[in-house]
Amino acid sequence: MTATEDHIDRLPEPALSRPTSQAERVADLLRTFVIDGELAPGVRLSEEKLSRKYEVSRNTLREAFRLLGHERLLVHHMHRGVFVNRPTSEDVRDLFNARRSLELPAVRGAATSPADRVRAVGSAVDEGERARAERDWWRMGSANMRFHEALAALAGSTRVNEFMRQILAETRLVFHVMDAPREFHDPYLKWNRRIHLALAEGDAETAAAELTTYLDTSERQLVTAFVAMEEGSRSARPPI
Amino acid sequence: MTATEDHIDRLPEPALSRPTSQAERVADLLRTFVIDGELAPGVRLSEEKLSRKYEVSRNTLREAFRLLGHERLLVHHMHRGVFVNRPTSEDVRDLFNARRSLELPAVRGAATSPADRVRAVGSAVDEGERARAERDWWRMGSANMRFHEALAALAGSTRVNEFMRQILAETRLVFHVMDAPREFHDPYLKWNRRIHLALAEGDAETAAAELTTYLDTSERQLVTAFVAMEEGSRSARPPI
DNA sequence: ATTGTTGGATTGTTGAACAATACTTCAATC
DNA sequence: GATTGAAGTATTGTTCAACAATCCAACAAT
Repeated sequence: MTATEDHIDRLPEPALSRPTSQAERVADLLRTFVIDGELAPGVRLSEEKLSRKYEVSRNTLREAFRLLGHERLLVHHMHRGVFVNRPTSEDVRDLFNARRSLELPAVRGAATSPADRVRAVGSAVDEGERARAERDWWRMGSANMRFHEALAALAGSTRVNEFMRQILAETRLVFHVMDAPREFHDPYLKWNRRIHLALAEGDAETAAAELTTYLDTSERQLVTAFVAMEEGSRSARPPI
Repeated sequence: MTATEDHIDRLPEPALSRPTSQAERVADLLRTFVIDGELAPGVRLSEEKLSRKYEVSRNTLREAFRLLGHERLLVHHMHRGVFVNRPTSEDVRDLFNARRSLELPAVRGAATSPADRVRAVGSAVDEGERARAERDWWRMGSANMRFHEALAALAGSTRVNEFMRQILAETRLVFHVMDAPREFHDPYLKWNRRIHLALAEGDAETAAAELTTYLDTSERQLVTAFVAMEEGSRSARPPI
């Protein structure tokens, strides 16, 4: 009796993926579409067409919309429908401010965080370099996201991790508004490597300094490109 | 022509509160109930009863559930329903880690943030002291939350602000699990005052140091109380 | 060119229906 | 006596059809 109980206690934690609802499945699907850019920013998602295509009722589809709306991947306009979020230059600034708030203190406190979390940062860099070698630009971008996710994870809060994932997902939308996945990610790989190196050597301040300039230049680059684009397409595109 | 256009440009931004959907209204209602403790942690929210009580269909109610589930105020169990989230001691730790990540760097960077944001911190303290004078313990708790919200807002990111609001809303649940609104908030008022004073004087490091000890002691106090409670009610309460 | 008006399309919301699942109860078994 | 097994019940998961509310585009009127 007690023997079996002990065995049960030793069993792996409830890592068994719980059965997910239809709404969550559809939300997962749409999320990847949005993040991967298959659904471009600004596109409207018709309830009727999507419910027919994915064979779910309009009601469950709407549940999925609510989930993704809360993640800022979709925006809901009353009586007009849901659209893939199209970030503005103001959003870009806010996103980078949020990243500064999350990533910099996490890096500064890296000395007190477990070694495997620092290793996770390193493996993200490795993955990025592998992707670069294979000229897989999209995977390179994903690895870059993973890198910054790993940086925020140094803080050790699951809630912060989730928030960071959202921030990065929304950042991907920024890259989709202007489409330049390769040119924007390429020069940052070496930077990531340097940041990880400093972290591994326990020099958190250097890592933080590098990260600061990284974020600053990246933001400046994006914002200028964005503002130019916004000027160009003023009233050219429909003002969703 | 151009004259009228100019006038229009000068008009206040679209601060006009958009018409909200039924689902959002219900979500707002339920949110206040959960935060105010009228719906205790662990309570199950019956779709049938709630839809009848608030005169909305089950479908729109479920949309509201999705919204609140994403805010971690409700938890959704497949085929079992939604429950008011009941945080564990592990959640308490995670919440405080998240707050450390958000509040401390915001305070440290207070020198570069606008003066009105620092004033907002001060007015939250004022409000807390007024509430204390009137022995309105609940409002005192709210003011304390506002205080920390204002601290995080020093960072100047709307996304961080919203995240912080969620974190604090969830923290209220922690206070509801054990119910001691007065004793827990009372000693912290003086602390808040000191933190704001240091901020107003431009001494960000002192403010950060005070905040650190504040968070540490608050967390320790809550966690110990929590663990004791969890030990006591092991398998007494149904393991939702 | 601006301002009404109208009709069509889409969303917002409802109510009922049925399927799928979890919980409860109670009998059967070791 | 505790565990297992088998209904039965209650609740959620999901769909569907319907209608109201609203937006939008096209056209008419000024």
